[in-house]
Amino acid sequence: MTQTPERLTKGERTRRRILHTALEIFAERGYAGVSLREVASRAGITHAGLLHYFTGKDDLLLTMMIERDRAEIEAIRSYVAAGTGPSSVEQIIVRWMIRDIARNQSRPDIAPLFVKLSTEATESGHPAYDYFRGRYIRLRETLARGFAYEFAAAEPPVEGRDPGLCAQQFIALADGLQVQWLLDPESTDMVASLLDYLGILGIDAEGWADIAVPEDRSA
Amino acid sequence: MTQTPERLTKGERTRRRILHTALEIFAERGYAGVSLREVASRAGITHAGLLHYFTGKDDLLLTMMIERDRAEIEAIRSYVAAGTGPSSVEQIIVRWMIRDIARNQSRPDIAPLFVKLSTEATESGHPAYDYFRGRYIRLRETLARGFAYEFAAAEPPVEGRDPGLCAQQFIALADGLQVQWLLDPESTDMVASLLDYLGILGIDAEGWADIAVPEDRSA
DNA sequence: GTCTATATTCCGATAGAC
DNA sequence: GTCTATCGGAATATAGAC
Repeated sequence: MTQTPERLTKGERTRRRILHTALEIFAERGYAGVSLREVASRAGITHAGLLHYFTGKDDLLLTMMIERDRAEIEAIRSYVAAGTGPSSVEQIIVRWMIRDIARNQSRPDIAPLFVKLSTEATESGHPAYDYFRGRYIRLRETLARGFAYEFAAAEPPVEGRDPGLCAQQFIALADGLQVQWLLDPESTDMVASLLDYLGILGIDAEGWADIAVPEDRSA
Repeated sequence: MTQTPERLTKGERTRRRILHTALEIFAERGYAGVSLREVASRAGITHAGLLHYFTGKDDLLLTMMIERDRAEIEAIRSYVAAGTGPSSVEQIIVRWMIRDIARNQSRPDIAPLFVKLSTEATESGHPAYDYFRGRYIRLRETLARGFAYEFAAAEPPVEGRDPGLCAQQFIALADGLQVQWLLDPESTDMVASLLDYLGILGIDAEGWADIAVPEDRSA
């Protein structure tokens, strides 16, 4: 399904280059503050050329978000399907998120993007409002199943905690820590803070930031 | 020091009306996506009229943030100074924040403002970057002292927890919950989630959302 | 598939009348 | 203190050449 870059048409390569550039710039400066001209310029074409591939700024944003999500989901599924250990998504999702944040803390990439765009998109009527709403709901559900698994797997098992509430708190913590980290990286160790939270819950998450998962090939 | 509205000059009233309007609009749509013309229009003047009071868009943003902060700080100080109970800021700051979020959850007002602008301001070079950086540092310090107090006052006292780390987590949680709440209010009870977090730490925060504090008169 | 050229709208900011 | 008028620039988007 996923072709190697060498086999792609010139148009498809340009399209991917635009998406990659858009991701970088939106991550740096949000959505409203960025112009198509700037994205096009950094991608090596004019803004009119860019509009050959996307109908407008909104389309570029949503396409980028959706493709990014799909790549991430496929990476998780293929890791699980590889069968080297865990055999379902809920057995790995909490660890995956920890590792994801650890990787982003050492090499900032797309994490700022989601925080900036999600807050910007909270205005109803924003082009990505529905997308983010659905994304948070899905993530919360997946993570809730992950917490239910971790609670049962913990030694001793954790009882009396609501997995859904913990999922909500975990996501909120990850988002909020991102803001503090971007403003003041030296004072904020996101991974340590998240592991500490899991520790409070009764989950021993030692070493979860280092679990080996395949690098995903970004768009 | 603070005059009643009736005694203000016409210019001062206009100035405050502009600040109030700016707060509303920035809270709705962030900074980059808002024009001075729109703020001015909703305040009942032209954008040229607005620029009689502020040197530019950046000035409007920073003045608004700083005055908002000052009003909040003064409200806390005057409550403490009233001497009806707690005699220092650290004895009330955690409860104050809970009540503040409870009030904002029932009557959304300025809470979205800080989440949206702070993420937008994480780009270095943003006009409010330094402001937010300093704000988070100060808030974290104040809240850390608050947690140290609450840990000592808890029954039984909480031991072995780092107040600074808890302050960081509490702020992150509040910010992150705000995003989920704005996207999906029905699924997110911010106050319940924060009280649950305090409960995990060993702090019984029952009823903290209902503590009586004087309404602050907003700008 | 990408360009130039352009239409249209809106931006922040200034000058100066009243 | 607030206005009209306007500047210079940049935005999204379209039309059509190559």
